[in-house]
Amino acid sequence: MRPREFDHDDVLRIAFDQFWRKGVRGTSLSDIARDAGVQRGSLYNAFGSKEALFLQAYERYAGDYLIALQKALSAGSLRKRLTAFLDLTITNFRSGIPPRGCPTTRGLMELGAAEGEGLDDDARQAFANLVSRITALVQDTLSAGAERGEFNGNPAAAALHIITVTRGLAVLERAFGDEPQLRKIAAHTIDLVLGKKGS
Amino acid sequence: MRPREFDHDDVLRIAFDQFWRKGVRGTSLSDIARDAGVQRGSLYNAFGSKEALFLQAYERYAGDYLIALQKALSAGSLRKRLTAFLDLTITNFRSGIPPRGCPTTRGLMELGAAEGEGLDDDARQAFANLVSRITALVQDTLSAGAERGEFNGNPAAAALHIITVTRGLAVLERAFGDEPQLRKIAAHTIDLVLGKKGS
DNA sequence: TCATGTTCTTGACACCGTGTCAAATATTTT
DNA sequence: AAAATATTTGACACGGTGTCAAGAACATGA
Repeated sequence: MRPREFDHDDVLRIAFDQFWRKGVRGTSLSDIARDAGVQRGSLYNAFGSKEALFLQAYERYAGDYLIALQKALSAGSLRKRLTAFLDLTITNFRSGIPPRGCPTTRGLMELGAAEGEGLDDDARQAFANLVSRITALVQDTLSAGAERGEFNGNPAAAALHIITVTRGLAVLERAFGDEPQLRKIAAHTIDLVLGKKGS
Repeated sequence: MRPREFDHDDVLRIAFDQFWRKGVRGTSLSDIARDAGVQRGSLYNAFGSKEALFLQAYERYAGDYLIALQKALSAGSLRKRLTAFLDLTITNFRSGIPPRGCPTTRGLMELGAAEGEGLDDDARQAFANLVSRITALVQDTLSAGAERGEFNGNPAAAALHIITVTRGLAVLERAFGDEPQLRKIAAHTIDLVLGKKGS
């Protein structure tokens, strides 16, 4: 066996970085290969296809992201948790990969827009999976809040609502890029779900 | 002047149909040319580029769509109007072009996902424009409702919230394709904005 | 040490999509 | 009828994805 001349995870990180910044469509395997100091053919050998490479990079991201969201959802009052959750959400698709920042551009895989615009059903599935898991996190938080009397409503419906807003924010971000407006919408959403702040 | 051998508007309709069904990325000018019985080069001559063609087709769609939304927003009680609005929204990105149905696939330009995944800033702008105009329609409806005592809240904030949900629904639709769930979210949103139905 | 097998790498190739261009073509105008 | 003008047509360049065969690097067993 000849050993691989590059690090699998390094490539995944480099690839995701590019996908995030320039979009899946806008990133070619040549770009990634150049950045990673690897031959394009080697990428095909190691990952099979651009899409498969994207999927692996995406799964990696999804894992990190979920952990960060969970952390945001586990501090203080229910209102604080939801605020932190929405803050992180907005920050995330405004800035880049959760851990290391990537300042300028906004990603789009948060939209699940991959499918139809270049990727197939697996990417859609992966995205759906992430959304489901985030929804479960929020619902659990709401349920716990309900037990503590911080919320009286349907946790499942409210969680779904919040997730929907979350995804909508991603779209608006791409359309307008107006962060203050996004934060207003987020605050308004929390008020709607939990009741106005001053009541 | 040699006269054009095809109808400008026919091509626009055919093109949008394909973009809607297969995505912008998934549709080549060859596809459109074949469908329209036109030479590919003629399309470049007439429209300049794939993107320009898309933009024209999109503007056409946006106009029709806005009219349909406005109609939905102008019948009956405020709750009925918003319900009709969300119904049309869901139906729209579930079925196809508003007037003539296109049953199977779901479009994605409703996401403004165009940018980054193949299209540039003009497409983003066009999308942002559509969203703005829809927001204005909803806000006007809410304001009118407020004057009639059917709503007491901030019309601007509520409209923005509804539009955000709307865009989020588009994302969820693409992720899950679960229409009943979408309608539940929509109903829940109306309850949040107007107050629960039975109160 | 050397041969062998396995895996990775490398470069060439086919294919498709976008976009450009010049030559040919069809009308209208003079 | 000739000129002017816009459209059509086919060839071309370019870049991206994906495939393949041949070469290269290592592990193992003799």
